[in-house]
Amino acid sequence: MAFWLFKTEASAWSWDQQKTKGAKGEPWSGVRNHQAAGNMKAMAKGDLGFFYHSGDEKRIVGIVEVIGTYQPDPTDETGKFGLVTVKAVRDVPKPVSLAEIKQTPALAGMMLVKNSRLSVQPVTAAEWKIVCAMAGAK
DNA sequence: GCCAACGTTGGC
DNA sequence: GCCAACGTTGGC
Repeated sequence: MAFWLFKTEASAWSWDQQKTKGAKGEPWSGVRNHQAAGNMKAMAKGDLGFFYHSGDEKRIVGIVEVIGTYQPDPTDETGKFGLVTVKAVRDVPKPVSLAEIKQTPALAGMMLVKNSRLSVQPVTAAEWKIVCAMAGAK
């Protein structure tokens, strides 16, 4: 099983909206970056990801699960990009902010720190464990 | 509101 | 195929 991080502006697609979709989940459409698309291509059902709000909040607010693997994104006219479907698993008891992540030496290698612009990022098992501990999630 | 980082576009 | 110009993203 692999771990990921999904980044979104709360004004565009928020954690609250994601949660209202429940077990049905929601297609993660709109990605127009090959690196991000490549990451989604590598996802398998059952993979877990952090749900990160960029912009004002800049923090991890929830955990999602991949329930549908890579398929063409109907909102992409060029047909080049695809999407995966994710469902909300749960809130994290204590959201982890970007500032906290930056203050944690063991997380200095996270893509969130290295390349904040990448919208879908891989997370290592070690990073996942540390962030979950900080978030009060197991 | 500014600016750095990055990706994309288009002229050559 | 290179590279300058431009647009977008996102942190500060």
